[in-house]
Formats: sequence, structure tokens, C-alpha cells
Amino acid sequence: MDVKPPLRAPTVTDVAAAAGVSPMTVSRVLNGRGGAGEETRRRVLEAAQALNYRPNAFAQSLKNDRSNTVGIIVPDIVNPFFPEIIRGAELVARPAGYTLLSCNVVEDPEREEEVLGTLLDKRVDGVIICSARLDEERLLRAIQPHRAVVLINRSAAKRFAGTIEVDYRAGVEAVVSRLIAQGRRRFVFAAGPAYSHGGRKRREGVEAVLSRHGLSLVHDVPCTPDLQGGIDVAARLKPSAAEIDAVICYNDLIALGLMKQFEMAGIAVPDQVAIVGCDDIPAASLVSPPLTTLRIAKQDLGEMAMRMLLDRIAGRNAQQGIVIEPDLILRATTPADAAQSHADATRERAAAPI
Amino acid sequence: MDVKPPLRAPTVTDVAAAAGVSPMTVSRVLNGRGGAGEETRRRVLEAAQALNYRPNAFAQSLKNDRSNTVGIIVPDIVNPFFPEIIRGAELVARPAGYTLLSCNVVEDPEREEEVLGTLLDKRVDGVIICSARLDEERLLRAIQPHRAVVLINRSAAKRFAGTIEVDYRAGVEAVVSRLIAQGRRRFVFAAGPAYSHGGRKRREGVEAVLSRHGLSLVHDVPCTPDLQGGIDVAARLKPSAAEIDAVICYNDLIALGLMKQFEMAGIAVPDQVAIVGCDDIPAASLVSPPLTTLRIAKQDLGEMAMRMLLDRIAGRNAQQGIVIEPDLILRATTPADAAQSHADATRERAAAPI
DNA sequence: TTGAAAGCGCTAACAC
DNA sequence: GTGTTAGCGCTTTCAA
Repeated sequence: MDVKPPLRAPTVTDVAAAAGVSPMTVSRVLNGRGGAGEETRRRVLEAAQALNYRPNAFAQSLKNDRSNTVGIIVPDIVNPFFPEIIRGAELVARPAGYTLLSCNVVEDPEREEEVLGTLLDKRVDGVIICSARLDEERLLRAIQPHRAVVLINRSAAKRFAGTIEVDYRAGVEAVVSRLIAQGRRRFVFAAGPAYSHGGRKRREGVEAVLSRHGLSLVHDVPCTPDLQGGIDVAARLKPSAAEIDAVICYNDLIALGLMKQFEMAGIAVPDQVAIVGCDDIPAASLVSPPLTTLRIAKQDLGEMAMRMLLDRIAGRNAQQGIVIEPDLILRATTPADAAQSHADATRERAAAPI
Repeated sequence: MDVKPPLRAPTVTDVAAAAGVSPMTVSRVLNGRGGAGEETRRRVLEAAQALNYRPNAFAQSLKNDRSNTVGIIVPDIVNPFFPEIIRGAELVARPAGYTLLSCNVVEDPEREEEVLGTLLDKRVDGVIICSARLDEERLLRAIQPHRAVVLINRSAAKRFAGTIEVDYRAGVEAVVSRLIAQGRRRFVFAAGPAYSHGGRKRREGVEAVLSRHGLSLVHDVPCTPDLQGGIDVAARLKPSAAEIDAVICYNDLIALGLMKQFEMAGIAVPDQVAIVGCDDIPAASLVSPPLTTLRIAKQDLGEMAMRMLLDRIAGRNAQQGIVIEPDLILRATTPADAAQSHADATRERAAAPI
């Protein structure tokens, strides 16, 4: 009556014995490699079923020299930006017969290197790396032994990896231009991690537009890419809050942390200071005022990356680099009317009845 | 000059040849199994280094019959509740020498079963299942062949799995009692997925308190455990919003979606309707008004689960079942003063100067 | 259509 | 202290 815990999982040999054939035949039948008698086929299938047989993936991988596993490395799984990418990647990987191994490196370059090593030990068929934090040289060395690599938001010699980049620069330029047209002049950049490639792109966008208008950043403050980062930035900014018009944030988490602090400090958003995020995570539209941000099609990004990776694994290196454009989502942390200047908005608010 | 892509990864044999010893010696040195000459040791290490040798995890696993990999299955990686659990689990797994394979089943029981099979093929040493959606019989059958299993928020015969459960019932009872003391009488339960074990616990909590007061639920509406679920519930509730005092939500995501819709419909929270969430995800404290919720120590939960799993893998089944208590986090979607009745609050608000 | 042998990379057991 | 042999579970090659 008692179901005994399986002391040893059944092997091809067990199935073969049960079906009265050779292990080879079992393998053939189970892998649909044709060439197997109808009757034999039935017996094998039956035996496998009865024994609850499951092929040992190690043995298969060892023999075939492929694991049907791919890895994806993200800086922080708790940052809502990344789970969507993972989900997208998984959506493509599974139907293609691949298992996805997702690894979280908690924003630590050492860990990133270590994880790439572990994935190598596990002989993954390929890896997607999101926002790699390693410096160029170490990154190249770490990915070089891998069979196939796709980098998200990081460029690299095409020889070593396919790339998918978000055109943050263009996105940021669009918002900053708009804010300048609305009369904002004194900008702050809440920069996120210093070593971020995407962070540099965003900065370039801000600075390009500013310098076109003879302006430059009032502050450029690095911070962790999470709520706490936004809180830290707020602390830095509060003493001189009267001297700034707008804060461009590395991501929504920072923007949200910042907003909360500004709200508590009585700093009016967007009337006194405009705030712009990046990513468009769900919380961005839930807060008050809802956050103006750059939307990235996160799940699509994951899907594209995985498709590119599978292509590379299969040896068809069709697409080498893709750039995707973010959408500017105008919500209420930036002034509503592009024609109306900052000063006007302030005056009008002061004159409003309630 | 050109770095050639590795056509074949180096093996013990390669290292052995380079060091002028036998493969066995290489294995011994690299695994620190003592018994190896100082000089030999040095040579082997050098050779391994030079060739950039990395042991093939398959071959090791095949031989040792253990993969040093553990799996964790979550219903939806995009739900912010789960990434924190995964991170906690990983924090414990990695130092112990285990790689964590996290799998997302997008709230689909079929996928859950399939994934348990895949993990079996990969011969993981153990699995943690979060909020298993499978029915009892299929769940038991699916976990039975696994070496070690820990279930989060799901009970099971101790024989087959360790369990960690959140005492949702107690948590919910605490809020509901409080709301009743504040004069709320007409409760709605936004129930989440019908097949959720945790959902049943929460419902028991609500109903226990209500019946103690001679009350019963006005509505019990199932929904998906995400923002959309909350939006759907709002649509269901809006026509009769005047007839309800409080909505107890399965999780924060639902509560947040609901709040947003209520806000747009001009339904005052908490004055007209109180809202309670569950989980305490970061967004809960960011919205206005901030959400009253039950806080679960998510990362701790992940850490505990992983520790329990590793214990089970090692054969020390010390702890079989753990129950953790949620903390009631009172924020502003429920009335502030327990002594003040609903009616009072409403009157006072109406009389307020602004 | 089916089977026998050999080997993927590694290590436990047993020599020497 | 070090090497030899054998085998983990599977599948490719070649033969029957």
C-alpha cells in the first residue's frame, strides 16, 4: 500500500528489460527517431509509462554536448523591470524546448562573473545578460567561452555577442526638450549606478539637449537603482530644492522614492519640480500624481533577446544588433500643456480658487 | 592574435596531459580530496589555470547522482511578492553551493506539473513550490518522485514535503475585527484565484469574524491576483458601491487596482469604503492613500524555505512545518482611529472646513 | 527493424 | 602519493 520513495530512478536499461528489447531500441522509440516496429514501439511506450521513466538529462547532455538550457542574468530580480524580461524570455524558450535558468546578481559585478562561470559549468547552450555591470575587459573575458551570448543594454563586439539596446538617449532627449519648451531650465539627473551603460546613454541625452540650449546639469547624482536610491537623492536635493526645476531619473523606482520624499517635504510636483522616470513599471501609473516616464516594452525585449539567442545557438546569426525605441508616456509629474511656460503654470496655480 | 572560439572545452584528461599526471590526480587535486604531493598539486593547479579548465557539471552529476541544483516554482514572477522569495532562497542556496533554478508557471496548473517534470529530468536535488495551484492528488503525484520538497503556503503530508505557511487567517481576523470595531459592517472579499490555498485561509478569517458578529460577506468575488483583477473587481462593485463598507483583498496588487478605479469613480477611500491588501509590496506605501495591508516577511520566507529544503536534502528533517505570522500594517486605506465609528468619521469629514 | 560496442567527462574503488 | 579500471545513463556508429 505504501508508496516507497524512489531509491533509484528507472533507466533506459530498466525500460528495455521490461519491454524485452535493447536499450538502443528504447532510445530510438522515445526520441521518435523512426525506424521501429509498430508492435515494439507500443511495448516500449507501455513499459516506459509503467515505470514512470524519465530520461536523465545529464546523461543526454553529456552525450549530446548540449543542455537545452539557457541562462539569463539580471542585476536584481526584485526590480520590477527585470521579471517582465525574464517572462518574455521564458515565453520563447520553453516552446523551443529550452529550460531557462535565471540568475540574480544583486548589482554585484563579482557575482556576475561568478554566475557566468557557474553557467559555464552547467554547460548552458547560451546566455542573455541584462545590463551587465562588468567592465568591458572582464565582460569580454567572461562571455568568451560561452557558446552564444546576447547582451541587453550593453554594446559589444558583434563577434562575441548579439545586442539589444534601448535608445534611452533619444527618449530622454524628447522629454528634456519638452520640459525646456515648458520653461524648465535647472535640471538634475538622478543617475543610477555609476557603472551602468544605460545610465551613460541617458546622461548623454540630457546633456545634448541642455547644451543645445546653453544649459548644463545643476546636479548629477549617482544612486542605487531602487526606491532607496530615490530617497537618498531626495535627501541630497532637499536643501536646495528651490533651485531646481526638473529631475530626470535613471528609472521609475528612483523617481517614485524621490516623489514620496518630495511629497512629505511639501515640494510640489510638477509645479515646483517636474519628475521623469524610466521603464514604466506598473506602480508608475498608480501613484499620485501618476509618473511621466519612458515606457520600455519589457516583455518584448525579453522575447526578442531569446529569439536572437536561439538563432545564435542554431548558428544563424541573422540579426546582430537591435535597437528599440522607448515611448514617452506623459502623465502628471510633468506639466500638462507644452505651450504653457513654467512661470505661467505657477501663477495660474496660485490664482486658482481652491 | 585572434582569440579562437573554444571548439571543445578542456577536460580532466587535457589538464592531466598538460600537468603530466593521470586524470585521477587532477580530480583529486581539484576537489581538495587530500592525498596529493605538494609539487604535483602545484603543477595540476597551474595547468588547470592555463587551460581555463572548468569541470563539466553533467559528468560530475552523472557520476555523483546529485546536481547541486535546486528548483523553485512560483506562480508568476511578475507579481512582486515572488521575486523577494526567490532572492531569499538564492541568498541561502548559493553559499551552500547550490544553483537555483527558478521557474515561472504563469498561474497555470498544467505548467506547474510540466515544470515539476522538467526539474525531475534535470535531476534537481530538491524543489520549493510557492502557492502550488495543483489539486491535492496531482500535486502529490508530481512531487512524489522528487528527492526533497518544501511547500510554501500549501499543506501536505509531512511524509512528502516540508511546509511553510503564512497564518493569513489570523492576520485577516485582526483587520476585520478592527474594521468592525470602527463600525464597518458590509464586507466584500476580493478572493483571488479560486484554487488558492491561501485564499481559502483568508476567507476563513473574514468569515469567522463576521459570523461572530452575526454578519456575512456581501460579495465574494474571485479574480486574478494582479492589478487587472482589482480593476475587474471594481467593475463588479461599482454599481452597488453605496452598499459596501470595506473590501478585503487577496493581495496588494488587487487592492491597488481596485483603489485606482475607485479613485476614478469618486468613491472615497477609506471614508466610504475601506480597503485592505495583503503582502505589503513596495508600491503599497507609495500610493495615496497608502494601503493598509498584512506584511509578510517575503525574503525571510524564501530563506527559511531554502534552509528547510537543504536540511531535507541532507537527510536531517528537523523542522517539518513552520507557520509565520503576518504583521498588520495600518496605513490610510482604513480609518485611523479604532475608537471612532464609521458614521462618526463620515460626519466629521463632511463638517471639515476644507 | 534491431542489437552490440564504445565513449561522452568524471570519480570511487582498488591497485601499485 | 599516484595510476588503472570501471561505470554513471545515454546515444552514435556500425553490424546483423
